[in-house]
Amino acid sequence: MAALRHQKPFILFWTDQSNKSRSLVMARHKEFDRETALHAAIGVFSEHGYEGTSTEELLTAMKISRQSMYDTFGDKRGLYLEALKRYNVESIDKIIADLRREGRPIEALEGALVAFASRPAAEARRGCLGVSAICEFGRTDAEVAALTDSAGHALHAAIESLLGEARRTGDLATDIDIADAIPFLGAALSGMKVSARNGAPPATLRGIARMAIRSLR
Amino acid sequence: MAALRHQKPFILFWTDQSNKSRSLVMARHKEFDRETALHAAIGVFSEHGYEGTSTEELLTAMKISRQSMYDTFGDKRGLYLEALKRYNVESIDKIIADLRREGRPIEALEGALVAFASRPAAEARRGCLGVSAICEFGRTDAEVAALTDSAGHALHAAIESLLGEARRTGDLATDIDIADAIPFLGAALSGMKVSARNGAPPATLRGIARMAIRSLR
DNA sequence: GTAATTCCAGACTGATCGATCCAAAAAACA
DNA sequence: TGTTTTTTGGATCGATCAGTCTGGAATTAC
Repeated sequence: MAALRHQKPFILFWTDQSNKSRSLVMARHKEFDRETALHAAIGVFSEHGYEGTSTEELLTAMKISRQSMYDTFGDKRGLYLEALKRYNVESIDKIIADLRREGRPIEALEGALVAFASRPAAEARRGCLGVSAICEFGRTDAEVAALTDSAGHALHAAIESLLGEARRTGDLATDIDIADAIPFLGAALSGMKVSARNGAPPATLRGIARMAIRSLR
Repeated sequence: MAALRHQKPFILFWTDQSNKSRSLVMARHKEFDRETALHAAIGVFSEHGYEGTSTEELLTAMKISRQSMYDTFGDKRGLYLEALKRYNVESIDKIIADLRREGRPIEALEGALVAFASRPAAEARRGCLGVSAICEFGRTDAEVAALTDSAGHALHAAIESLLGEARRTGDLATDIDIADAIPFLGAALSGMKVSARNGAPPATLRGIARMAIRSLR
């Protein structure tokens, strides 16, 4: 079923920590798709949070055995951290890609937010694992906080670049402090995610996106 | 320690469901303060979510015995629902009270958001139990969703009233659809709560609040 | 004093938790 | 074929979970 994939060196070294022999002459390949399994885990964690998810649920969704999960991801927490990291990276990459679509910076920002608002309802309802992690752990878990910060910095840098360009082209209102606008846009995105999780339809989310962009003009 | 309180009729009837006799002639009064215990539970649930909170943690924070908790709130879920309801009511009441402070509607909105942003960092860091409930349960739990909706409707009604007034006085930009502005302000509030939970200082939150209000002018 | 009720501390239960271990089948490659 | 590794399924572990129960002290009204 799952495509056959060769192990990356990183994985081999990791596995070698628990296995003594390093003779890689003959062995069975990893059969399940690590990416697919990880995305299944992202789905379950997004729906029920870390504490609300049991390993049984994870194994069922990931369609792998107990042993495979522990061999591949270490433990439940290791799986969660990797799922959160992957989710954050993909989520931010998608938004940054949308930000580079349009020519004019403000239009690009609006386009990216509107595109986010227009996601299929089923996907939006599942919620954002990044926001879920913030709400569940706050700043108390150092590793989770580091992942959150890493994603936040990447997003803020992309927005800052665009706002700087908007300032140069005169598209950004002169009385706006970019240092205020950056966290505002981040908060707007978080607010949209919470609203989506609470059942707001795409049309409502698009309205939120347009109102947020309005404050830049 | 805790002030002595007389039981409300509601509590008596509830207790009577489990106890056969209804002779209320002689009995010991409830000793601990129900409100205080509930607020302690709100604090713990806010910090760790529903699934991440154990009954032991709750009892320690509430400073009551196991039996008292089960007698008074039924079970963990009952306690959670009551804590969430209380939190939502008090949270919305506080904001609505702030909304009635200023004379001009837009200034009132800004004042309420800035006041919310200026809460003590310790309180803001603890997070919002309402947002936590949305993230943890989404729309899957009917009773939780009902409590969330109830609070949302009250907030939206208050904002709608103020925006309508702003429209009449000409303080609201004419090209703004109030139906868009209401969920936007709600999302802005949610976004501020997530940002606060993630460690954003009051100054940053105030910047977000001002940017949000900017879009109304 | 007596009955009724609340309080606390702690024992206890059955279920579920995350995690480990084992055995056997399957697959890869020499 | 033989060796090595992955895979699965299930057994099993100790810990913790929510919730119940008991016993005894405290507090109230009669």
